[in-house]
Amino acid sequence: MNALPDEELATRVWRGMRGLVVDRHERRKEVCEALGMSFVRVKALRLVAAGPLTLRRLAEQLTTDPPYTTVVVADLERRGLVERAPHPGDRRAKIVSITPEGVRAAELAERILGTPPAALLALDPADLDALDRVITRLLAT
Amino acid sequence: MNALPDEELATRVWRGMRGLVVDRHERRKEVCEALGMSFVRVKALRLVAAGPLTLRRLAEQLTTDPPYTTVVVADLERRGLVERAPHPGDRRAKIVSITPEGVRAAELAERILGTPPAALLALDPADLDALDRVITRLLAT
DNA sequence: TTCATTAGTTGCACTATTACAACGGTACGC
DNA sequence: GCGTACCGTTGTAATAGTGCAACTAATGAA
Repeated sequence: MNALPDEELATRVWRGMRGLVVDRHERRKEVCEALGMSFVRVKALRLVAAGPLTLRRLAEQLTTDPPYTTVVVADLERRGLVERAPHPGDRRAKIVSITPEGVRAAELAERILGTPPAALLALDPADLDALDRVITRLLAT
Repeated sequence: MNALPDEELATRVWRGMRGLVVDRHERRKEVCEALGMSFVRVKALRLVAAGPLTLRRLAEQLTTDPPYTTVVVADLERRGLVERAPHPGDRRAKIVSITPEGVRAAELAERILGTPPAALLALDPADLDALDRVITRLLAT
């Protein structure tokens, strides 16, 4: 309950990061337009691109239910970006994996989403380095 | 075209920040559930809470078209969270402003969205300080 | 005044999202 | 083998988001 200075500072930092990423440099629409699909599909595509996974696991990562995940995957499959294969060890399950064309689409998405804003590029090298060090540490958690 | 080390570093930092904010600690669902409304409405509410603005301007900030903005504002008004008043200088325009109840709802949203993740709270004070310094600089741009 | 422009609104159409029920096929403990 | 639990799918339905056309009211320039 006691708002220690550190907690306040962390809050300020968090809101700042959120402001930069979400409020100022949201690229959802851009990437959706570029790939010609809704954002859930982009998200699913990127998850599959990161490595094959079962449909249920994909549903969890998308925080949607299995039925809708089926719809999304079916759509991506129709586009030739992913494919479904039976799970070797469990014939109930299916493995969703990326196709070569899917890799290209996912790379495009990454390129759009991953391009740093001008302010970051213009940052003092020392600051950028400090940022990199701390962010890396945070991600390691 | 030439990928300077700094540009690569900026890209890595940006992707890291995005990963933290968007991929790991997305709070959209949480805040939508808490306020009982869709995310566009939350976004609109927060924008109005930041200061009264014309409906057109709100539409721009939401990156939606005026018709849908009307729908969203009408819904927020029905909930008693915002109100529409004629623009003093331009009788075509309307000013959307927050109500006391809207302020409370917006504060709840801010509290949910603005709560830093555990990893950030657990960060070394020196790192947190460095982060704060650079983020602040970035936001000043 | 006239006319093009702008702000907001209403209505319509279409797609996307989300949840829920139910089903067939499979796995696994008993 | 049996029953239970699980995986993916289909179907249904409700809500949300998006774009477009058309309309009213008001502005402002020629």
